[in-house]
Amino acid sequence: MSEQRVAGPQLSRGEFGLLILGLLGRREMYGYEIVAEMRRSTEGAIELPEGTVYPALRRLERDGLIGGRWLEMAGGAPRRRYYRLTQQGEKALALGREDWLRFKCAADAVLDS
Amino acid sequence: MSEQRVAGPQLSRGEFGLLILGLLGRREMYGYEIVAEMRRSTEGAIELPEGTVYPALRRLERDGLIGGRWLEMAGGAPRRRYYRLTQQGEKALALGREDWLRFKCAADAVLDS
DNA sequence: CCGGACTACCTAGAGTCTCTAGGTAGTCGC
DNA sequence: GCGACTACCTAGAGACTCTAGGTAGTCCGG
Repeated sequence: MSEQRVAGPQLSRGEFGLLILGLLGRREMYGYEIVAEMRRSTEGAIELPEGTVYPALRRLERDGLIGGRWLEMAGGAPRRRYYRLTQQGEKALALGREDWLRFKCAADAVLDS
Repeated sequence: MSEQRVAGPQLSRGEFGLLILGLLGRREMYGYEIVAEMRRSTEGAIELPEGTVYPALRRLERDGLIGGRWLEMAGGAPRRRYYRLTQQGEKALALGREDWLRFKCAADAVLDS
């Protein structure tokens, strides 16, 4: 059982995957909601385009970190695909938080001076 | 005079470019030294391979953020290409620091909970 | 009733960046 | 001679982001 990370050990790529996991760690959400919640949660600082989110969700699901299910909406509203963390996803999120902490301190050390 | 950033507005890519600018903001350095100094400065948390650093330096120079010059070493030691920030590079570093701060807070807001 | 705005999903393709895995070339110590 | 070290470099694979679209339905105003 290898430790599964969202990004490389250095967070240089795939950070957004980790941020999406972060949101899904709070509650089940669907793609369009993630876009809005990311904007709201970060006060507009992080603005994920849909063209970033949907492919990212597919990757995360493909890698077994999240699971999705379709929900039909009442009143002819568009159906939604809700995602939640899998057990693997929970672990990946925990690891990702550690990586983020490490990376953050390291980058601060380089940029603060 | 448009504001020139190292990465996109969201730091999703090109973070390493910013970190390299951060080091060069301290003093003139050459590529091989940057690898070592990044490792030292971050206590091993950020390990840039040479294959990442040299192309990044070329990009930064191409974009006018840093300037390089060759220095012949005494005693037949390999010559070094020393880089320092240009004026544009100074501005980009200042902007990058702001971006980093914003991004850091935003990511913390998403990941802390 | 038409146009615009909104919810929700999706994709292709271009552009970028990182990293692996090499290569060159010289010095030094054993 | 061989390995380790300093320094530089590159090609190519792989990964991710984002632009610019598209589908399809609802709802509202004029």
